[in-house]
Amino acid sequence: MADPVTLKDVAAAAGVHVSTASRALNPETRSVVNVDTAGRVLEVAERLGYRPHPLARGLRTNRTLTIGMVVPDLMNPLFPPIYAGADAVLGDLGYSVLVSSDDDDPAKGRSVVVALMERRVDGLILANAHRDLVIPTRHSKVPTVLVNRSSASNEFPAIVGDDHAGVGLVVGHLVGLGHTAIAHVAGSQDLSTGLARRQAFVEWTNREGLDAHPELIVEAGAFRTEEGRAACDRLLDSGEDFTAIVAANDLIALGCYDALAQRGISVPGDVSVTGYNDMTFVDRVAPPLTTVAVPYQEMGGAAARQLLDLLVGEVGAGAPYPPTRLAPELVVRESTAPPPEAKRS
Amino acid sequence: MADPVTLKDVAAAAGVHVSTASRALNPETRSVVNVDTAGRVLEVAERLGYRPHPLARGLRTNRTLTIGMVVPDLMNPLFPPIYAGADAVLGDLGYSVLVSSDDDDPAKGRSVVVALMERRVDGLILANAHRDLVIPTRHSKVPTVLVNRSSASNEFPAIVGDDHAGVGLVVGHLVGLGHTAIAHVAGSQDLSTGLARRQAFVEWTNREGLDAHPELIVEAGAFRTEEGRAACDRLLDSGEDFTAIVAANDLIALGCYDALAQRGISVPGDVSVTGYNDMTFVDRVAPPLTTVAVPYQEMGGAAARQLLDLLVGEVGAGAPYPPTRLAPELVVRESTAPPPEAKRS
DNA sequence: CTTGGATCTACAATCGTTTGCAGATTACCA
DNA sequence: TGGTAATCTGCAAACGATTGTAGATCCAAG
Repeated sequence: MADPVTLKDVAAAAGVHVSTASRALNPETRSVVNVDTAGRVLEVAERLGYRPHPLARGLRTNRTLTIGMVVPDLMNPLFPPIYAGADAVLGDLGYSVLVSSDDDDPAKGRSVVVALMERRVDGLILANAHRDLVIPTRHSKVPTVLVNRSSASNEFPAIVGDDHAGVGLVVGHLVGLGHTAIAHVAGSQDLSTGLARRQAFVEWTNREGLDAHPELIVEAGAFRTEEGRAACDRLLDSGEDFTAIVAANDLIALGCYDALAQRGISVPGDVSVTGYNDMTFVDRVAPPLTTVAVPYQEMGGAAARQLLDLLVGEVGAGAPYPPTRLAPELVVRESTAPPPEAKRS
Repeated sequence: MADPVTLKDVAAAAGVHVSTASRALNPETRSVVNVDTAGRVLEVAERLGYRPHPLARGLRTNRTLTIGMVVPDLMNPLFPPIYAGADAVLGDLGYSVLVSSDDDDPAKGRSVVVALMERRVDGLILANAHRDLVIPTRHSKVPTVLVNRSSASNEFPAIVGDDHAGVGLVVGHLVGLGHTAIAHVAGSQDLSTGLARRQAFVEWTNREGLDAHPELIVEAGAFRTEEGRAACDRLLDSGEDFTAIVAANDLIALGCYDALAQRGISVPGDVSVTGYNDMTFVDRVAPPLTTVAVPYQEMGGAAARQLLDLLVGEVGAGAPYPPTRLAPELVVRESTAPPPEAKRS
């Protein structure tokens, strides 16, 4: 009962028309109303605890102050920081962020996007992009930015990690330890991260003058432990010689741990392993994983700021947007060591 | 341009008044309109791809189809499953869930709750309750349920884990292994979980006939690794003899790992350690942690259903609600073993 | 005294729905 | 055939804000 204090109430209590009250309350239009009428309205509004009704306001202004965000899976510890980063900057400006998961299924991804659009979100932050991202039609009008993963078309601004640099860090680290035969367990190639890390791997190994024949690269179907284990098994079965594995992410690295352990190959005694992402707790597995830390929270924040630019700016005329890349950091732990003197048998 | 197809458009295209169209579209009122007029309207709406404007609808009906959820920290892997569980059941009914974090700060908690209320959420799911939970005034009208943690007052329905049973499982497990001197590193006592687990610990050890003198119980200030480590240090410094530690949650258990490791005490060789929650990756730490799995996802789902009941039901007349407790499950791993023959020196 | 321009405020339409009510049409029965 | 009930549909008023436009007031200048 005490709650619904409406603009009309404020106007009445201040002895002015509701439109005047509205203008007085809005900083943009406040100048048009007499300064002490405005003061009175402000004071009354404060006293009554007036809060504008977001639906009424949104209906009129056609803005909801809501941003939609879609992630592949909130339970993957990668994404909460992205959300948190975005929410922090958007929250300060009065926006709320509505998250949805799509389980990395493009079809479901499209349907949650339309659901979000039907809710009339003012903008979209997509952390679920596949390389061949396609957005439901009539979407064109909702400002959108990509985060963590970019799409092939560069159709939207994207904030991602600098995978090329990150892979450079681990390759450099391994080479520095003396490794010359390095394998790569790649991730999904229809995700920009999986593709970029693989490309970076071949480029850096070439640049280091290593003999990176293609047999040293295997592909895990997805960024998951089980797939990583299977891929690593194939690598081991191939009979190739190597003393280090660069895994496309931490989960795949853990899969490698499993595959190696089962064959009695010790990490890092026989083979060094590196991950990517520095997920929570990979500092506590055995052995603690050498990996690459990606500033996910800043990434979310940067995406939010980028989106805000789009929101104020004019309709960014579809110009291709080259992705913005955030610098990662090498985290050396105990899963990497110099290669053994003798080759594995 | 193609997007904003309004009810008026549908009505015009179907040759009826907008009010008729509205009634035809709403299953509740459809019976009142002629069956083939209704059919025509439905067909036209489908063809034009009509989508009701949620703000307009909400403004009129005074419902937003939005549920607010507040968690202490989304980056704690406990909470995403709760969210996912709730979102799954609510999403099916057209609700969206808006999450906020309060960093376990009651003051911030209150402010995010009012923010949510100002957004006119239809209901609240609070996963952040402290025992002395107080809700901002005029809140009374927003249906609310607690999840994971209950409050002392039982003022709202709460869906929580059965901590008493869970602690019973680990104590039983340890006793079964032959332990007779068991210590407890408790969590925050102003959280229902911390308190309940501690109480359950004394009750079960008594029931097992163990000599549980109070010195065997120490308190970690918070459910965090660092606090767990510090508390465990105090326990070790006290000179008490024990062969097992029941930690109030997994993070505290990991803190115990650290404290024990530093003194060269082996787990589980010298001391067994148990956790609580079965967080992601505690199966991969060294040694893999024996813990209690709590069905967080179901918990979120149950909370959502409970809330839905509140939403349809009348104003649940403040009757005290005894918490609903979900059964946990013991997960035995390698951090527990029979006690050493000789006592620790 | 009138006119013109500044300043301010009020009126009213609008955003897209839902919904009480009244009017219209049809049909049925006496 | 006339009356009445049953069925349907349209009118218009909300919901709570924003905003273009017109009118009121005041003062100064002609």
